[in-house]
Amino acid sequence: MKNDNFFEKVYQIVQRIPYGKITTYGAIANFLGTKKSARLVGYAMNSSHSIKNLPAHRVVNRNGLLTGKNHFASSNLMQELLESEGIKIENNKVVHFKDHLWIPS
DNA sequence: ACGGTGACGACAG
DNA sequence: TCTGTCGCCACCG
Repeated sequence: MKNDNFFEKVYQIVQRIPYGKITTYGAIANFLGTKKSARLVGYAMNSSHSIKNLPAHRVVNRNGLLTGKNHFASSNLMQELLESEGIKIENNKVVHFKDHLWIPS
C-alpha cells in the first residue's frame, strides 16, 4: 500500500514473527528506534485490518497480556490462534511468555 | 492547520 | 505489590 511510513515497518516486522513465537509492541518500537513510541505500534496494528496474513495475534504487550484480542473478529480468536501454535493462554495472558518471546533482529 | 486518539511502557506515589 | 499518571508521536477527521 501507500504506507511508506511507520505503519508499513510495523507490518513487516510482525510478518517476520516465526510460527509459535510472539513479540511485544515495545520490542517492535525498540527495533524501529522509537522505544517510547510503542503506542504507535499498537495504533498501527489498529489499521492492520487492511493487511492480510498479518499474524497480529503474535503481538502482545510487555506483560504478555492479550490487550488486542478485543480488536479481532472474535474476542476468543486471538487466544485460539496462539493456542493452535502451542502457546498456552491463561486469563488472557500468555503462559511462559518470555519463553515464546521473539525479538526482531 | 489543529487537536483528539490510542493493540503501550516507564515511573511515581 | 498495585494503582494512577505522564510521555510518546503518526494518523484521522
